[in-house]
Amino acid sequence: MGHTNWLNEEEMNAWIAFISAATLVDRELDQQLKEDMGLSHLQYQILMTLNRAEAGAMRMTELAERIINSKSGLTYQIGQMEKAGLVTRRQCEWSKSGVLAEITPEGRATLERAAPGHVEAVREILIDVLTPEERKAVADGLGRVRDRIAERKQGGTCW
Amino acid sequence: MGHTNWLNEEEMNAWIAFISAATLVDRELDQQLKEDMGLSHLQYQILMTLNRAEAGAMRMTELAERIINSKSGLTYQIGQMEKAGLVTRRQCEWSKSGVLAEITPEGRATLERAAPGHVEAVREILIDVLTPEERKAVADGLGRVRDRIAERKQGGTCW
DNA sequence: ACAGTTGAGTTCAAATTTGAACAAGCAGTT
DNA sequence: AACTGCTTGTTCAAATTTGAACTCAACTGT
Repeated sequence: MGHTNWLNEEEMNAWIAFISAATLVDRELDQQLKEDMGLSHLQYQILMTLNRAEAGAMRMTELAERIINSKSGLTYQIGQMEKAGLVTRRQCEWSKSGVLAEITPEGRATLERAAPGHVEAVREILIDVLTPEERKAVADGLGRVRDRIAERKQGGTCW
Repeated sequence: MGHTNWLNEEEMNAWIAFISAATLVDRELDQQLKEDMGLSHLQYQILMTLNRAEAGAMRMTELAERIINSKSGLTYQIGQMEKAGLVTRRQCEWSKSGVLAEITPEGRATLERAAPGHVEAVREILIDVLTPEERKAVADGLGRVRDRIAERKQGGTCW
């Protein structure tokens, strides 16, 4: 091979729209959450994920993968949130090397207070701006994109 | 007002797919660029933007807005890239307080060397994973999302 | 039981990002 | 010219993120 298969205009539009919307949406939500509740978007996602998890607890690594953050980054954030009383660390019962992050009652309360404003912002910024068809395309297409990237990190069909 | 209009499943799918794809894609591209060329995605975008700009130069503020980065963050990055010889700083002719960032020949050369691999990655990770219809939906829908957010920072119909 | 590997979390220093405070320049008024 | 208010870009300290090195625990095969 050799010659690059450049993006045509149609593809370029999709690319540019995606990348800039991604950055802007994230930034916007981060600000909304920080102003309203003093939470970063990352922290909100952590609370959210733990809250849904069974028993409100989850292994560090699994959490890191889910939230998409490096392991050390998660260690740091959980440390911060622990100081703030939103989560606790607890040893994993069946594995002495494992650590469970668990959401505290205060964490749940904070989440409940933050959720309405957050959801409203998500609607205003993204969801309600898309038509139902676009939403479906986003869910399907970007869902596939997500899965493909997640896969390649796994079985790593590295050729 | 009062009761929160929660996301239904269809909306939630779109939201989750969007946010995780956004994070993953960005991370993936960042790594590809860093491995191949020692550039961060941000730096690539800066080079790209300057390269397209007239005379290969642009005001700091405009560049920051375009790339979506805080002003101080841009100052830092341009500093790094200046050290690396990829860009230069030059005073704006008509405004003594203005500064122009300008891409150097070496910057252009770097960009040219980086582009093929980057485009290929963008295809593999995002573009080629989407159907043409999905690409159109992404371009239109997320384009609208981007514009709305950009607008609100402007005229700020803050009610 | 014992080396050899792999996996889970943490630690640490370095790189980056953020936001507030600042120094200057520009424009409009008086 | 002096005064006021905005815009530019930088500086600085604090917060966060990253990646590599490290510590233990768990698993493998002998």
